[in-house]
Amino acid sequence: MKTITKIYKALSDGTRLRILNVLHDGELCVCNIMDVLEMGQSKVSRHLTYLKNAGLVQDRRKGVWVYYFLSKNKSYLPLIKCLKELRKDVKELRSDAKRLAKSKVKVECR
Amino acid sequence: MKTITKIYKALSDGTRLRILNVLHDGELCVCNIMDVLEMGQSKVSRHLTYLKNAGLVQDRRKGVWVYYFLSKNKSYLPLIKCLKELRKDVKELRSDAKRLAKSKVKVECR
DNA sequence: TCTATATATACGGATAAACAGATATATTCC
DNA sequence: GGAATATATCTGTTTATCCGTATATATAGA
Repeated sequence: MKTITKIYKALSDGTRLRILNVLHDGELCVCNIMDVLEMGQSKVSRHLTYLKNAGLVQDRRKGVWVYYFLSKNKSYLPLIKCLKELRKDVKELRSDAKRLAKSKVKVECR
Repeated sequence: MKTITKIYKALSDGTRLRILNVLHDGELCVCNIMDVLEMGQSKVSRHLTYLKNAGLVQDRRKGVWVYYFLSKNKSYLPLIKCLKELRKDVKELRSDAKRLAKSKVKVECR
């Protein structure tokens, strides 16, 4: 039961839904997320840790950067599908996705 | 966004998941839920109000009794489906369902 | 080893949730 | 209208969550 409520708790915060939303199109490092969502470092890192503890995201380090991506564990698929549906309805998530698309250009040129 | 996080918040508590679980098989009045889940009246009522505010359940009064049932709003269907899946994995939800099946006899004979 | 950058965590304050117990409201029956 | 029952709400307390700032850790390169 605790495992389940942990997952729903992870989904019950706007910041974390926004993070999951931008991870939908592929992995991002912490500073990418900070840029796209216009949030401070500790806030982003804290929520990523939360999502990781709930099992919703995983990470891999590459040099100084830590890249986060949606969990590949299949048991989360239905939830993640629900989230993708959300994007259609929630204006904030749509505009985050747009901002991500723009910033990708910069990121890839680094 | 607030609507969404409200729904997930509603799902992020063990008591509320247990309530939704027993409502899966049909409507119940508050005292039925109290009996099945072995909880105090104010606790059950409080959480039902919470679920109602989030839109996950609806109620109808019949005399002194207030019956609660899962929302018939179609937009909640995917979530409710996810919940039904949960029952398979979570021991506590399975045993609540059993206790409900037993108590139904009593309830129907009233 | 020293420095710069990226990320994680600790701390303290503000706000929201959860709980049990007490009280209020609503309905039915006499 | 008064009593009995079902349900909802209020109260005070405890616990969890969120945030920004400050600090700690990790890695790469000079």
